[in-house]
Amino acid sequence: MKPSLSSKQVLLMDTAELLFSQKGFDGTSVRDIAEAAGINTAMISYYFGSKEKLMEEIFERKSLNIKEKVDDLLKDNSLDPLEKMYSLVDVYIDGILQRKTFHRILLCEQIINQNPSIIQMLDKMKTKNSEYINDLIRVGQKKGIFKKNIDIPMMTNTLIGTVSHTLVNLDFYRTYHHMETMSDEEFERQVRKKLSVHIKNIYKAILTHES
Amino acid sequence: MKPSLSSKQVLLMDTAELLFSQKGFDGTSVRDIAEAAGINTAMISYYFGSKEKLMEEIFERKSLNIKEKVDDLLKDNSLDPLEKMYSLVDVYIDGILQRKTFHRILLCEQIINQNPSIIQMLDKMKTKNSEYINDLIRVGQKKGIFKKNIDIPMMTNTLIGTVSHTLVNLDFYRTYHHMETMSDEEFERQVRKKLSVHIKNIYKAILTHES
Amino acid sequence: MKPSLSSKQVLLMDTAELLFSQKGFDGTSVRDIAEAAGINTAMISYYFGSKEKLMEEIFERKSLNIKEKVDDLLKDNSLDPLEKMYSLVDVYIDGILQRKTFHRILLCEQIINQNPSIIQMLDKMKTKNSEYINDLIRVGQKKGIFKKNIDIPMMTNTLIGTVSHTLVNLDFYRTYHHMETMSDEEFERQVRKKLSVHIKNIYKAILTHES
Amino acid sequence: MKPSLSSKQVLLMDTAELLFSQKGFDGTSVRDIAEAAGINTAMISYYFGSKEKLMEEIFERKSLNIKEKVDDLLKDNSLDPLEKMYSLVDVYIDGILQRKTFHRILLCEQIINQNPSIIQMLDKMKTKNSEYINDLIRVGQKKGIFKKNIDIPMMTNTLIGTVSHTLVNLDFYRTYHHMETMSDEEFERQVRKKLSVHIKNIYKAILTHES
DNA sequence: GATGAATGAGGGTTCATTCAT
DNA sequence: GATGAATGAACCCTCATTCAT
Repeated sequence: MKPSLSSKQVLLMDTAELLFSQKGFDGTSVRDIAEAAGINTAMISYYFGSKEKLMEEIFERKSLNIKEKVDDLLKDNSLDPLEKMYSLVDVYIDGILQRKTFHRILLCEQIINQNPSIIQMLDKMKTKNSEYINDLIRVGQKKGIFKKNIDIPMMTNTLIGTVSHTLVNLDFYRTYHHMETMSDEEFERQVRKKLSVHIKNIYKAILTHES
Repeated sequence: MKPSLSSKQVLLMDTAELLFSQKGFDGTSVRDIAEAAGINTAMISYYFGSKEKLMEEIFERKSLNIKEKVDDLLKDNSLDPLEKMYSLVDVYIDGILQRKTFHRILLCEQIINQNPSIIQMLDKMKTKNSEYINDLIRVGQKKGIFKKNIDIPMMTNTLIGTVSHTLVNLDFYRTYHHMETMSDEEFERQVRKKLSVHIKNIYKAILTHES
Repeated sequence: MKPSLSSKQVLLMDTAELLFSQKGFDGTSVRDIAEAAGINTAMISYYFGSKEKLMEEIFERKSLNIKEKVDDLLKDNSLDPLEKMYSLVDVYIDGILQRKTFHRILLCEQIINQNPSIIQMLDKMKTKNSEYINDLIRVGQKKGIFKKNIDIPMMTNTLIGTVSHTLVNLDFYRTYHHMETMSDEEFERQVRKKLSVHIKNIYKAILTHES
Repeated sequence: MKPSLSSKQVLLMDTAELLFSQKGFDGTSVRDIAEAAGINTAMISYYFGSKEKLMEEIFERKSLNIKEKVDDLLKDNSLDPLEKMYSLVDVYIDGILQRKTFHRILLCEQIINQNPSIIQMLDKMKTKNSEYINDLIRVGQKKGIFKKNIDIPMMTNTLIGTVSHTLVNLDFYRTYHHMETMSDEEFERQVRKKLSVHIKNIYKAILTHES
């Protein structure tokens, strides 16, 4: 069991998360973080051991684990397989949009991070989440509702890729649709809805025999 | 007209592109680049002015401009609107996969880069490419083949997002499908095909009234 | 109120002052200074922010302010105007000779320095000191002891110029007058006396109606 | 006999002289000079051997040699000793004001320059010029017109020091006397006249028994 | 004779981290 | 437990000069 974090540690992690998401890991100095948090620079090494370990801590805290959700869905008899997939789509959309800041870090660090413990953490997460989705899809296939030969990673790529690319280009999306005057909250709600409908349509088209 | 690049300049740009894609811009030092290229460190400033300008040069060289392709498609009478969109999908897939290294840089720098001239370059590209796609879709709408109310940026997000996320998780995809023994070329050909079919299916489902 | 300087800061400033006076600002590297002081190179940026700011600090510390002295002289009823000017001459001579090292820097940087905050500092000093001398001279003029139409900046140019040029050519002066065997202290005392008598004679001739 | 200089060499020397006088020797890069002159950077090493040798060349070209003038004065029977000294004063004032740019360099390099050949050049010049002045003064002393015990270097210090300090503070002098609207030429003419009268007064007071 | 390309050395500064307190 | 001072390493860049042409 992890020891609980002090308020200064949480503040440092929140500050670091924001700065990492804006300037990248290498583009953010521990001084930047400490100054923005109003905390002594030495505290980062002191609390977390190193800048790298601070990043690991952030990853551990924010990793999206869908296990519980999928377990619930598998047991739930009130939903048909497609509805279960829809529910999973929303879990991902919400999970990413609620972790906007962290997800931006994730998108970069997936590519450039050399930290072995983060690489491993991400690999494990990908594998597990694929398995869970696999479980969910197989049920639909057994019931004859879903097609055979579903390329699960490709489904996931479309789901996460679409949400990620939307997230990265949020400003462009807002400008394109002339939603600049809208409140941030309202804008985000609409994007969330748009994404949900859009991806569910895609999933329906790909998973089912409908057409 | 740009002056043509010397072989050393090209070598530096290629080396820098690779290292930036692996370690990020801030994670790559000019010494790293120069050493990997076997060229004196000072040459980077000498040739490009600065590390930042080197990055800009890489961006300018590798920016994907779809204008010509779209122009050709608009004039082409032998293809129906959906086939034209299919062709555009392949342009994007090929463009990204052929620029794998650069596209990894793009994915990161879109998020963390502060360089104004790169930000501007990307913004202009996004706007233009959206316009071109818009032109293509409107033709299909006028002909009654495409639905009204297509969210073009969302379509693009799915196209680019899916390809990007696939690219970033190529290794995972290979392992998942047990394609490790396959040659790199063959694997890439298959991924390319998979992506093409997958996204075209999506585009068909979203754009047309079929179902 | 300025925070008091640590011993290392003082050591760095003293070392820098000496090296700047010998090799100029641009001819002295921060590594030179740090090595000569036996202190880590990074400390210069750490303590002063930059090499330039270190220079500014030196200027602030050593700026010659004659305000107090002039105020005292103005109030002093025991001295006639010429004696007051004599006293001011000695203030300048002593001020410069006691700051030999710094004054050599000043002579160069007045010409080549581009640092705006130093330029401003010097301008302010020149203006103020001119005003003080002006006050002193006007009293003598009102009493009819000094001539009208005294060109105050020209008087100052002769005072400071003579002392400066003597300072720069100290070695030549010593050799010329065969004072090489004299102790440094004794030589300086004699130079000081020579300068004092020499300039007072000049001031007397220029200021009064005597001849 | 020196080989005559090509027009490019002269241009480089003039450009270097100006830049050295503004930014100092170490503050001016060969690139600065070459670019300002519109000549290839390599030409400085090519023509002069090095940046240092270029500086030496400038010093040789601009050194003020008063030998001829003093010889003429010694022979001239139409002038009394004081008039001869007056004439010498004007030689110095004109020599310095006509070499304003170079003299600014001289003032700095006298202090910080480490170049042995320049140090030697300056030392020789100082010694010679002192001898010439000495010759001139001894004539006046023999005739009983000048005082005994004249401190010749100190006289020179006042002469050169006053002119130098005036030169360095030209702008301040102009502002102080509200001569900003005057043309540069007219201002310089007035300063020259002021200096001439001022220093001649001083010389008269110091050299003669008048009072 | 003249030059653009190229270089090793060194410039000032910032970095993440450590250590004495 | 917490911190300000301090550090060696590395950062990007510019320097004067050289060399092949």
